[in-house]
Amino acid sequence: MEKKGVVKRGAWTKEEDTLLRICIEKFGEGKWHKVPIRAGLNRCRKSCRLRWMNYLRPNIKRGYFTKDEVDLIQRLHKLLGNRWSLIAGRLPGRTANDVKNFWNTYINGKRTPQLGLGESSKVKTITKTNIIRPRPRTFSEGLGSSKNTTTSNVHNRRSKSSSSELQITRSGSSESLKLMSVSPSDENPKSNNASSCALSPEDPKNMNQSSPSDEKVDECVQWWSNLLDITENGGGASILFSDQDPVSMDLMAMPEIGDSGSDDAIEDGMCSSSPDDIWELIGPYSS
DNA sequence: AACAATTACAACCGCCACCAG
DNA sequence: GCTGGTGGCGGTTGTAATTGT
Repeated sequence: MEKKGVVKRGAWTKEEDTLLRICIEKFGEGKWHKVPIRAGLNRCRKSCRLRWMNYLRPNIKRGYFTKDEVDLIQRLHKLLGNRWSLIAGRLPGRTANDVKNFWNTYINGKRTPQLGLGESSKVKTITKTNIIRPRPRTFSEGLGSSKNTTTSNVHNRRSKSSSSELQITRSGSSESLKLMSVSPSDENPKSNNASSCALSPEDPKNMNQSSPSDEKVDECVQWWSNLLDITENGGGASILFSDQDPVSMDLMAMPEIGDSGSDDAIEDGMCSSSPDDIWELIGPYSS
């Protein structure tokens, strides 16, 4: 617990931002209890972390949410509830605080969101022409095991789960919705958005199949596009689960899915879900 | 111009889970 | 197994900026 009345509170100054940024660049993220001392800031660890995570971190996307982002937020919220970090982990450049604020302002508040349009919004708009059919992958071995990775021991942990990825693939007439460990934050593939991903699609170790360099397409775009695709088109689907992925566990715990699949199927890491189930889970977008 | 109401979002707070000792 | 330290989360509040009257 921080010592109230000792540390500075309130809005951050530019000087404080600079000190914090320099500190993080020098020592890296983490060890937040040491950050105030290292940076020479009279702030508590939580305040430093929050400032970095929500404001100073590179590749933070600001400005209006695009329609696609709003769409995805609505779907993921339906799927995950108020688990903003999970939702934000699937929105490149957006923070949990951003998503939470947006939701509370526009969705709960029933206001009309201001959507980013074109260049002025500085937000990439994903169109159907960007769709690249993803290859199925499995969520299996190779998950991080250290304390600070985002994959282990996360069954019931609310946090540390943004590394998991939900991917919908289609094969013939059937579709599968996979949970995998990739980073959706590919607006800038070189970004050090490490807090949201322990595994990266750029890392061959993390992929069960090789990927030619010219096929290093934007995984985020793939995922987005296919999520939009499935929700627009419906169709039969199966859901693959991983017992190491928190979202998988959450989904397995959801009666909508659990009821539609047998226990054996769940134990096998896969259960079938009817088109209506998927539609119910992800939901059609209604603007 | 002045004031009130509303909006947007940064920041704080309390809580929980994990880990090391 | 217990405890303290830590990281991280969601809920809530505070407040500057904007809009309306």
